[in-house]
Amino acid sequence: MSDKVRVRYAPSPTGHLHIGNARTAIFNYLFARHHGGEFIIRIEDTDVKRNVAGGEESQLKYLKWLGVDWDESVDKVGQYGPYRQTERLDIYREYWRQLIDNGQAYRCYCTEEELEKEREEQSARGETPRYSGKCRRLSDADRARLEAEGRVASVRFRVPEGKTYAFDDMVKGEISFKSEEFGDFVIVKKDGIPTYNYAVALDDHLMAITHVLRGEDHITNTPRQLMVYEAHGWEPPIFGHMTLIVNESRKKLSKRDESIIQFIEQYDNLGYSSEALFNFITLLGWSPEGEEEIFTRERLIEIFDANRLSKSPAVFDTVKLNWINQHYLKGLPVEELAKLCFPHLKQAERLAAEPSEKELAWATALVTLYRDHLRYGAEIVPLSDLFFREEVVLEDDGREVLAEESVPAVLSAFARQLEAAGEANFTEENIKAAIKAVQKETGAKGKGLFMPIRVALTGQTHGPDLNGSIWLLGYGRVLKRLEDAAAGKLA
RNA sequence: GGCCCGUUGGUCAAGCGGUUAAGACACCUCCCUUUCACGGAGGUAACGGGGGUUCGAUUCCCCCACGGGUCACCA
Repeated sequence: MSDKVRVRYAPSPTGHLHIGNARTAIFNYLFARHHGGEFIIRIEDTDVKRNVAGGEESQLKYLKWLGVDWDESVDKVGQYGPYRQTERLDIYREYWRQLIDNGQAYRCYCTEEELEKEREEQSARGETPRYSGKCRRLSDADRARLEAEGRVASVRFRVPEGKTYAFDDMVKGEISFKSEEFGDFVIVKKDGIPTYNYAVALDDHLMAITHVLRGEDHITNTPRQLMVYEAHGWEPPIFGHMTLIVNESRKKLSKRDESIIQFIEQYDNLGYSSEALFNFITLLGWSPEGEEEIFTRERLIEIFDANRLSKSPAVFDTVKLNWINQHYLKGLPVEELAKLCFPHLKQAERLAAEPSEKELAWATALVTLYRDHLRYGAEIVPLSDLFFREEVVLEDDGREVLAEESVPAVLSAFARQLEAAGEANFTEENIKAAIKAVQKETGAKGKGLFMPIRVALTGQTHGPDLNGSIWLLGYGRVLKRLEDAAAGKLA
């Protein structure tokens, strides 16, 4: 490839970073980095009404969170700026005026109501709704009259007749459309701002974009953009249309769909690892060559191959995401894992907002105890529930365990051992030793030894490491529960 | 409805004319473990249908079915 690869991610600042957009951004990023090219972020804010305050910042913030960086954008101005489309209106104007001057575009005075009516009539007749071309041949006099009526013009592109627009899609292969399928489309709205299809083509050319990697929902936009390139005498970039991410019903992820968590911010808030999410997103509609699935960002840059982009849509599988995330969490130093968990403990009021050293140590031990169980940070709260309940909730199989004849002896022996050691010596080491001593004293061992203790203290027959759990429960609580259980007071 | 795209186990997917049709997640079994989890070893499970082309089709072509996308002065 002689030209340097330049690709872009072009979000509209209409909301937070969505999982589908994040994937588009990530694949463009990987493609650029793999080829030693440049990655640009351009803000497509031409729909002024839909722009959301803070949308742009949020998009960039979470892209950064994911570990994506870029070479040019609103915050990193290069030689192709500005990078916000509404700041490029003067640039666009020159081009669309050219198109009007040479007859490749024309002013249209139709009102929204008129167009709506036209579309309805076409649909009623079973036709594909398409602009009729009513304003194609307006004379100067017609225009003067219409404008005198107070009508404001939009600008429409004059779609050539009898042409085929074909392109070799990077993922789908040859795709072609006949120009008859398209009505003259608006390139400049009444508010003077170009539409997406025009601005995008102009900017991709002006910013020297070599490859346009985007979602499959843009396939039918491509011929329109090809027409724009042609009208201006430009060489189009190479297009690649990635499959959509779909929900369990195999529908395109709609932003209102609540069956799946869709915004990157939410994953951050739930205590997901950004590396894990990056890794997971990468596996959505793309697959590496070997059998590995866990990759660092650097490794992905190395192995990313756009030829391996999938042709069929990918269902977003939360279960697999959780598996990957759990895998990453296991590899994290405890302090890092704690950072993902603590906010949730605090929110649940199980950890002070400004914890003391002792509280911090306790909470860290809690996180350590659940290290291998956690799929994401927020899970620490439901998982560790038993440490925050005053009363032991006895489960049915636990009841059976406590019904054993030898149980009271074991429990009271354990309590005596702990008391003999004293609260000051209440450490995991000594707890372990105490249990050993109980074994000697009562002759109970294995399940017969550990199960009664576990059930008496937690109410459950399963749970995290016992010694750690006992320590976390704390001296006082442990003794109280042992007494209650030994006395058969557990309901 | 027109146009475009797609269809390998429950899910993600490898495959690119000849394979016992990978692998991962999930599920099940066993091992490990004082329990659960982790880890380890196994197991169940797939080429939408019909025609061609070919000595031979999951793979190439056509038709059908199904699914999706798109038909805005939204991007």
